[in-house]
Amino acid sequence: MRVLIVEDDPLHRSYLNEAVRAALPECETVLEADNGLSGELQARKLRAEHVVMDLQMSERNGIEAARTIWRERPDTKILFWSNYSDEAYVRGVARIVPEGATYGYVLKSASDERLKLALRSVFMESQCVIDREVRGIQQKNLGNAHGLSDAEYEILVDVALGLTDKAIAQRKKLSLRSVQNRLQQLYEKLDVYEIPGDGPEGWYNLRMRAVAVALLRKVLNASALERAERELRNSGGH
Amino acid sequence: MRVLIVEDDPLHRSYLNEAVRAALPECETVLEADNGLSGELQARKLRAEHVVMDLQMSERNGIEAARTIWRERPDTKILFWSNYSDEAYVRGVARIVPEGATYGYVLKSASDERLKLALRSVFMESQCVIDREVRGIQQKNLGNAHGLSDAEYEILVDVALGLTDKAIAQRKKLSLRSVQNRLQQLYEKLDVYEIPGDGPEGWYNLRMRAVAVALLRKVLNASALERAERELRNSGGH
DNA sequence: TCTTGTCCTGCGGGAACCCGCAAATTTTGC
DNA sequence: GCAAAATTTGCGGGTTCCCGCAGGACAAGA
Repeated sequence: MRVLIVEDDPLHRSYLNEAVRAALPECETVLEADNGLSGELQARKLRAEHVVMDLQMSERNGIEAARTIWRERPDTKILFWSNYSDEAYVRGVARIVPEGATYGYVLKSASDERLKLALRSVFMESQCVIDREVRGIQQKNLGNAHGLSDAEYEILVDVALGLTDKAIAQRKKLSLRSVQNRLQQLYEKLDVYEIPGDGPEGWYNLRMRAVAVALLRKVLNASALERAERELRNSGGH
Repeated sequence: MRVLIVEDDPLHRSYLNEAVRAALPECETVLEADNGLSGELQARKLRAEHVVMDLQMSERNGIEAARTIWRERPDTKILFWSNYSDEAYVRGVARIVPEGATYGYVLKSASDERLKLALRSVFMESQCVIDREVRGIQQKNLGNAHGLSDAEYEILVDVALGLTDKAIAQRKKLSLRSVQNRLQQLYEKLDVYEIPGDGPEGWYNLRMRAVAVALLRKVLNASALERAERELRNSGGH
């Protein structure tokens, strides 16, 4: 059994290394990569079936690396180990998990015990282990009281990239008006109309405000934007 | 001599602790705080004159903590120790450094040697030590080829918060047209007109696109937005 | 003093945005 | 198969944004 660790922070990497050795005595080799890109390459070259992956790395972030790894070997077991439980990350991971794949998501703030337990559960028992906090965020979005639907989230991303309504309509193959409808739903769900402080109604540019609120609530974050921007450029702009 | 470490990651905190003890044998006590708020409190209570400060912490980030510490004791020596050299951070730090204060800015990716050297230089020699990479970003903004002026940056932040042109005009005590002028400068400097891919001119909502580009280039980041949002709410919205 | 440069300001218009209303269409549940 | 519910689409208008043009205010320099 071999485990690949993908993590850019040296301290965290060596901590992980130790944790893996302690939790999985049956593990022969522990490999390391210090960014997403080299993580992909190593996983491919060494046929690693067990990966511990940090999110947010330079070069290529954990979500993208995981996606290509899973594309090549959907049965790879991946344990995500992240500082934050931003909705954007949670959503990003959920989007790329293949049918029936086993994975885990634990926060760096978790205790040693939790980490080791997760390592054993995911790698040995093929059991998914999602941190309680992360799980909470997942739930909130399905029980769509305030959470955004996928459709709404996609529109949000397009808006955040700076596309016009017309451009979005074309990308999404919708009429102009439909895009605007979805935008209005978005505005409601993000409480864009709630005005901090006083002043007349017209203090906010709604489309911009929606994105600001999404960023403040971590529904969106920089790495989600980067991903979307890259996709946009690849798809040639239309 | 006492040193206060403000850092939320336990691994990094203990690493720092060791580094401080190694670099500064004359140091009697090393204190620790695990978020910005308790950092402020400890600094006040213990009259720490030497602080190592992480940026981006929950509760209160390093820049805000440093500001209140410096407000109370402008001669405090602060060494910022950060993962990133986002322009937003660099600018945020520069904005709060008091006249003649001594501080440092080193990246977490720096070697042990660099860190220890910086510790000695800042705390013992009262000499400012700014990481080469960070310095580069500072320069770029003064030699205003592409860098944003402070005026432009402020407008950018207001736009990113979602304020309308009119609201910004009122906040900044300018005419509507002046705000729009500044916006146009912003659009130029951020290359908002450069279109990835093909398509007619009108693919982008310029105001939104400008913010997107700023985020992608790290001219803005989430914590800068949070700060601005808090200021906005405190100032009652006008 | 007279340029020259930079910044602020007002005017005007074309484009984009925001959204109420109502009809057409698709999806859902039974 | 049908009715209810949700989604999509078009129309029309009020508002905001984007920006070219041009006239003023103020400072620096010949």
